[in-house]
Amino acid sequence: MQDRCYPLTNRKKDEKLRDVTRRMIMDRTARLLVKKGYGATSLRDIAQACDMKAGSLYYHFDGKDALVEAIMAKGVTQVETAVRAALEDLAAGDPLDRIRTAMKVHLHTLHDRSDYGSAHIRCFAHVPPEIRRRLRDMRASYEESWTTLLQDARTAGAIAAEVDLHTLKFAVIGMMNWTLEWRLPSDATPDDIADQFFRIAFEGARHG
Amino acid sequence: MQDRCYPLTNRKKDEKLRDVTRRMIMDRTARLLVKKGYGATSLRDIAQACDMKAGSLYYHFDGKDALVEAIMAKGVTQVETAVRAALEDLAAGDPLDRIRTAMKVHLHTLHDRSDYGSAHIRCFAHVPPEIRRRLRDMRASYEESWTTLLQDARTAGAIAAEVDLHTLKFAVIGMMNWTLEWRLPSDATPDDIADQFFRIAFEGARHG
DNA sequence: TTTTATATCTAACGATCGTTATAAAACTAA
DNA sequence: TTAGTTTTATAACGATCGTTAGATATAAAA
Repeated sequence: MQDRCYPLTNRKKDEKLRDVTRRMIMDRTARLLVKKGYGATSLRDIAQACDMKAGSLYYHFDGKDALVEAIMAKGVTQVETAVRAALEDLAAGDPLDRIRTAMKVHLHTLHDRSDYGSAHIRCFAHVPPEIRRRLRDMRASYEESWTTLLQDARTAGAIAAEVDLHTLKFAVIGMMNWTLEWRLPSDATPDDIADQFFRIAFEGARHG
Repeated sequence: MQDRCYPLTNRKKDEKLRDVTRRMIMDRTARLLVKKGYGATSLRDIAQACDMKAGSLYYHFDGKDALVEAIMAKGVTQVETAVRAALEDLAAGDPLDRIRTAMKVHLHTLHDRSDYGSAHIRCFAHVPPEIRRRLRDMRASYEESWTTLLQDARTAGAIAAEVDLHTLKFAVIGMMNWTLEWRLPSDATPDDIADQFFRIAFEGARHG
């Protein structure tokens, strides 16, 4: 048997060894997906990164597509869960504060939590159609949180009438997700970037 | 010999038949790259879309990577050329007007001109490293146009002091490029979206 | 028409792909 | 230890990949 230091070190209590290995495979596959993309990431690449052989992966997953879908689905739920949890703590807060918080959590989860979110964004367009369809539904569910956020802000009179909420939603999500294409300045935290993005999108780059 | 209606219909004067075929191959390959990604687009897929056989493509291109790089490079130059040309016509104009125009041209070229820009954006992260490095240099050259645009606006006092220009640049480019992930509402033109994006990023969603 | 240049096809090469059936190893519990 | 369960390795399958060399067909020039 091979190296098992990974499963044993960061193991949560009551977590079966089987699940730990599953997560290890997903972690390392996600990194490969971010780096090389869906089509160019082979099961043999994945197996090597996991100190295993390709055939052994089938004990944990039904195949490449099932593995990839599990990772990409987790990418959405991670972000969605984190954002919803943060918003519950601000249930009665100022609508714009809630938006700023959501931006911080979204960016933080994307950059510092794992590679699942990045893998999702990077590979979404090129994954098999059936998988893409299911993932699209998950995305839509998450984006509804943003629709609600922005509608609340409008109701509170915090968003100008001429601004289309649908466009604003995609602008905000777009600028955040595009940060994956950056070489992030080493001194800039996701929090700093979120503050700047909020400043730009809601106060406007123009006003002093 | 197969169908030649494509080359003969939209043929520019003084353009060699050889170049017309090259462009036809690039056009159809770009569409495949957008749809399936770099790794999953095979030379046999490409050949079929061109009514050819895979081996025949080597008469026009040195191989898959050379073909893909030509397409992705053209994706940058198309946008860069269009934006620079539009800005020359506004050489002495208001800095914010110049920015709004650049946004319109960028979005229009991306959505209505061809699939080259989309192919670039979709495949950039997953293309072989040497190609990616060269493309990154071309990107950097184009992004300098935006740095200049924003600096001019700041010099004119049109951008608040607390807004970091580097972050603003990526926010604007990010929200524009992310529109490729949209299902564009059939009634919204790139011009409309650019106006909304400008409104959001520079006036702020908040102000009436 | 004959000759030359241009463009495509054919057929195969070795490599690698996702996947599978089966054997072997490692762990657990008695 | 032994017996049973869980996990991984082995080795191969057919399919497809990018690529190449050489034959074939089309177009242009003589």
